[in-house]
Amino acid sequence: MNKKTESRKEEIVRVAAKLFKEKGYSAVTMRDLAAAMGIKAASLYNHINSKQEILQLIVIAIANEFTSEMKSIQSSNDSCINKLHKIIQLHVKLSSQNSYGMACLNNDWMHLEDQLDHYKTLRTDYENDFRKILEEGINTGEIIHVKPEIMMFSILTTLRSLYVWIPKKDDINLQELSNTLSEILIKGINK
Amino acid sequence: MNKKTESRKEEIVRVAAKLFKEKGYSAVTMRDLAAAMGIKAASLYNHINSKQEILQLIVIAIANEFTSEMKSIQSSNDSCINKLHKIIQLHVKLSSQNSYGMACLNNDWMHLEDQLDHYKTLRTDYENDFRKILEEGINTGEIIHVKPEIMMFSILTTLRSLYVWIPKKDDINLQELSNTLSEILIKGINK
DNA sequence: GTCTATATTTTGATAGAC
DNA sequence: GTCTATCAAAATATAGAC
Repeated sequence: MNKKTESRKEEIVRVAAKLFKEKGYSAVTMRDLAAAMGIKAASLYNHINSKQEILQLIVIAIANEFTSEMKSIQSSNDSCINKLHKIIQLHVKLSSQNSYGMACLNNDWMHLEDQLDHYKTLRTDYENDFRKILEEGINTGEIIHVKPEIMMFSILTTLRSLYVWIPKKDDINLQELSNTLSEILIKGINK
Repeated sequence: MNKKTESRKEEIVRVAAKLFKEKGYSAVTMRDLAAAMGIKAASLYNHINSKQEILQLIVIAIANEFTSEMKSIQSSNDSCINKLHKIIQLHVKLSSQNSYGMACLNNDWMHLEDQLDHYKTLRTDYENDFRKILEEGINTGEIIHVKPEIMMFSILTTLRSLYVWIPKKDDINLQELSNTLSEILIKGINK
């Protein structure tokens, strides 16, 4: 969204995500957030109902994006290896678009209250879809036969940590990063 | 250390690490910790000086272990690939020995106060040593020629996230886990 | 839409009895 | 070594003026 059309509420959520990434949800106070916005804490409540609402807006929006895109990848006719390439591209895209939000998703989801169960469901579904792609690749012979659980863990934790690393390297072309990651994660590093 | 010889202070640190893993340092109160110990919050202060001291004891101890072991690996005569195998084993070992502490190290280091700079130095040194091993492997032709930074990121984030995953899978033989991880991280998953 | 003022709860930490 | 009682600071959130 264009910054000129960004609402005050959206601005609060964006600034909050940045602070949450640096110190974590619990360690950021409404006064910290207000100071970063250049207003007083009480003024925040004219736009949002609670600190908890901010966290929900950040986390659930991204989780829904992952869910939606995974369903699209899953229903395509690509080979398993190509589905994995697409998943890698998805994580690179969302991590570069919103590295602050990705940090919240990864580190602060457990501080969700009402939406905690909903988030857990989305996350488990995503992992199940990922695992199914690996299992199918093993069955068709595209992928080596090691425990899909360990393979998924290895790949997914790398992708989930991209937010730590992408903002430091914004000079790198994102397509190149996706390609290099695909090479490392899928082909390995052994010569 | 044997539980029978575990001091009350060590017990507090151990229980705190478990709570910190679940909710993060900032979200755990001294009252939470006291309740988990079966005593009142005020009683904790007979054994420790502050909440901050607990965090320091958890994080710095593990960081020192990583530093010490990395120096040992670095000074060995192993090939670069074998040095990587040893690093993987090191992370599996420390993550299985103390998954709660590893979670703190990864998620709560930024809440260190006096020891923050010291921790950052240890972490940067570790990453530099790791990168040097990869660069040497590229030079000698043992390892494919991709940016060592991306390769290190990919491997290290997987290893740093082991704590999430190991306690769920304690039925898995740790040597087998090290071997499978080595296979995935070094040889890749492509057939 | 932001402010001041304030209510209410929670926090880390201390003092002193037992 | 643990307790009760308590402090001082900091937290989320609300009310009402401008």
